[in-house]
Amino acid sequence: MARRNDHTREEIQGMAIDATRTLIAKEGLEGVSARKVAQKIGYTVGTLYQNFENIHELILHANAFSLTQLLVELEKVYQAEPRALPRIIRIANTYLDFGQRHEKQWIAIFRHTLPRDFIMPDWYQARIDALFSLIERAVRELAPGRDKKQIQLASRTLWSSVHGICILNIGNKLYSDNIATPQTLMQSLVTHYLSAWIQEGSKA
Amino acid sequence: MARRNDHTREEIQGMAIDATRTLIAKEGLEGVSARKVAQKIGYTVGTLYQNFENIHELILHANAFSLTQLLVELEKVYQAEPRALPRIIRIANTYLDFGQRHEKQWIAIFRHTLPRDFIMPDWYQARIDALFSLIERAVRELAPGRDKKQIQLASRTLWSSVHGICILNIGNKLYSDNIATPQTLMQSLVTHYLSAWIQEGSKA
DNA sequence: TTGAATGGTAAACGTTGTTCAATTATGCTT
DNA sequence: AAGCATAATTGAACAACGTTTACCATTCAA
Repeated sequence: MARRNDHTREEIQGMAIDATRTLIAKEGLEGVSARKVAQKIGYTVGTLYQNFENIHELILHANAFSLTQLLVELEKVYQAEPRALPRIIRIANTYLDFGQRHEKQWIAIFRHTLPRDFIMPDWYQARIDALFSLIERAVRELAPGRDKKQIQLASRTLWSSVHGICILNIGNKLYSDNIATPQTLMQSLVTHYLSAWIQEGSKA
Repeated sequence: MARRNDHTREEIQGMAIDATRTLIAKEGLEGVSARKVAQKIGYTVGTLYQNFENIHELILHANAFSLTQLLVELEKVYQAEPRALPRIIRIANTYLDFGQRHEKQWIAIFRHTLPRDFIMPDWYQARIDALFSLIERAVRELAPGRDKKQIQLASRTLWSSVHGICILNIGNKLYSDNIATPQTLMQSLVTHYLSAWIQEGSKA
């Protein structure tokens, strides 16, 4: 079944995703183009388009890789810290830190917009869900008494906020007057929000 | 000085910005192109490029318009509500609501990325600053005793978080299981964060 | 009524995503 | 071994993009 360079369909796809990843890491999302990827793996655009529906699917695969990396890091932190509150704080900081360490990849994940008719693949949505469910787990063990709805509300609120800090941190250095580092903001957010949320729960 | 259609330089610029705004409102940021804008105002691309450095400057002007609209709304809410805490809550909700009512424009503001060498114009940065300073004002009057650094930290933390909820609200309907509406998240964030923050201040 | 300056155009360049007819290489069958 | 069917691969083409520039035309100053 193999041809020319003895590359399986799967191998070509893997090579293309790798090439896309390095392109993103070096030049950012804007640096990715079908022709560049094709040239990097020693094929032409035509071949690329027999292995991927379009350029968005390719980028989505590269982004899914980054998301998996992030998930692995967060899961590790989760395992390493048994105490519920420090755990969430560390997870939030790791999230922020990941965005800083892999800035280009991070931006690629959240700035990449797919066309209106593009249906997000299951395997991609699964990563997003895994992320949110990790947070939900962490929040649940922080306040085991709360019912599912409350846990969901708190974890989504918290994580949207954490995400907001990460977003505004990147690119725009809104915090250029050095005192208010993103880490400080993160600390302020998580401790204040959660302390009030826990306190509210102990009243009931 | 006027030519062909008796349009001043300023008039052409205004027309182009208007055309860009309606394009964004109708088709989103991706629907904007130099040729489309030019055609809409009855000129050619060449003329457009004599009035704007590049397409980014044009989009920036359109986005600045939206930002001003937003600012006006927020300022109105600020004036209408004298009580410090309800004021912040209403401002946050208005922020969220604006994003929902003008989704395309909102996305255009925050998804538009300018090239690496592009220096953000002062008149644009001024809008961003005005936004943050409005929040800072509101937070300051919530806790007049705090020093400037603490106010800055809290207002930036709060607003990054508010922004995060708005961001995750748009496009991706992460909250499709209806119970956790963005309004609920917003309420949860602002009340919990601020109550803990105020409490912390009253201790000192 | 000239000459200079400016407004405006149209065509061109290089890039993008995407498609597709033509070609080439392979595996299977005879 | 020869030929055929099938699949992989190519390269050219298309439309649209941002941007530049040589050129034309209109106006103002002299």
